[in-house]
Amino acid sequence: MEIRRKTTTTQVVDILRARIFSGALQEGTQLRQEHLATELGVSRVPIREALHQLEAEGLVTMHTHRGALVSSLSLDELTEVYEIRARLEPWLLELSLPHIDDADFEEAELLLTKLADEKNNQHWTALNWDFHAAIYRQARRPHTVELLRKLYLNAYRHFPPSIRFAGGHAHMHAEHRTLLDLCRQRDITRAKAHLEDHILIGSRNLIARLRAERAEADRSFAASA
Amino acid sequence: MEIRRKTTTTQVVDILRARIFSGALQEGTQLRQEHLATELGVSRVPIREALHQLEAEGLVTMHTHRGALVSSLSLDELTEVYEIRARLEPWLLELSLPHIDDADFEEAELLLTKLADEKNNQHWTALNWDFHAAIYRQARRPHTVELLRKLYLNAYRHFPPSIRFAGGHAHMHAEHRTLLDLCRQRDITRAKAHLEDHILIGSRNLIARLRAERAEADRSFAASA
DNA sequence: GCGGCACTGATTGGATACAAAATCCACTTG
DNA sequence: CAAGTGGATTTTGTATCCAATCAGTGCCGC
Repeated sequence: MEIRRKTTTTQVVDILRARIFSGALQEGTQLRQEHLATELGVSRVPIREALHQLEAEGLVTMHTHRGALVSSLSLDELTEVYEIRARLEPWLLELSLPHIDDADFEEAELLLTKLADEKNNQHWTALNWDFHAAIYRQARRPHTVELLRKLYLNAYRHFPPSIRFAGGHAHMHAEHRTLLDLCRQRDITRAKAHLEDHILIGSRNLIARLRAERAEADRSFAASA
Repeated sequence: MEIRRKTTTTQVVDILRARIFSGALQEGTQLRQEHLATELGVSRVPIREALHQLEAEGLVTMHTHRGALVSSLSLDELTEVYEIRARLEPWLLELSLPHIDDADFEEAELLLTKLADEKNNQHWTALNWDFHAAIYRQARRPHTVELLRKLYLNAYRHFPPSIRFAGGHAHMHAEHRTLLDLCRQRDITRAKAHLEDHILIGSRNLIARLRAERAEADRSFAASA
């Protein structure tokens, strides 16, 4: 197996990525090289290498000679991400479902119960994806799943907890429960349809709330200017 | 509009990316920092920043303390890329087709004629994507198209011209011609099916040839060892 | 012969210092 | 008050030094 010894740069990348995904660094936050360097106790060289890497990952945008910002996706971009997920994930489920065995279902159940009483937003987000990924595993498309994971995480960080859970944990859990039950019944057609709705309808609610929140922010910005 | 003044790092990224896509730098090639620095007349810092960026883009893999290599996709990864394209591109076409107007068709025709007598592989690859992108434009999913473009380019560089055109330019052109004609007839169903076949069947041929070539390379490597 | 072992040379990874370029902002000046 | 000026700040790039690591080499004992 591939063993990658940790260099300072990769550690910086991991730290910053975790902070961005966790919301500790919100979109639009300035990332000053000197500040990060002193805070993390390293020189500016690995910081700069890390920023370039994160830029290529889409988590950071660099404006030459003006610094790096935590990037933010437009509402259009977010919409497209969810449309892509809605196109690919039901397809993965269709490929996977015939080969899912009891062990896979056990794992999915376990993740579902963990998800039910997970209050930490960051953990919840990761667990939520793990649940999805678990039922796609038997599709044997690891790189496709990995691509979707990145899209999922990069989209989700834009929704503050207030928006993310506006529908209530209970409703979320019910949807997952239904999905898993349909899988257990090997009802491919309905499982696919339910998953597609889960993604699309859920995203529409999220994005509508985010649109309202951003409009509100713009108004108060205009008022203060 | 956003004007990005060119920093040395971004120029290095552009140069290396172009070389990788063009095949001037083939998969597995070692990228030595000092060598690149002296060749391009810059210091090692921007080289390293560029390498980290290209690594995040998936064009380069860095092995700590051993240097960077031009990355290569496995046959499985290539297969998955084409499956993703086959899932998303017909869908984009479906969204786009009802809104395609004469100007769009004109542009597609122009690209098709350019494609017909383009012998330069690099240009052909770019033009080929431009043709695809042109018929997806009215889907108004620019970020999705951009994602697919990256996947397309990153996959295509793995096929040497001998493989890429093994089916003959004429056959390629005929397929594109048929696709465009189906679009002109607004026959969404058949256009989608044709596009999906174009992607999937084409990829199967390419990948089968690449598998044979890699197996051959492995054999001769084993023989020489 | 053959598997370890230390030494060596080359390369990457990182720190530091400094210079150059570009942005921002406050201030002056006409 | 518009326009431009100049300095402070930050990023960008270079140069230099050093540590860590890896690949290869040859020696050694068996």
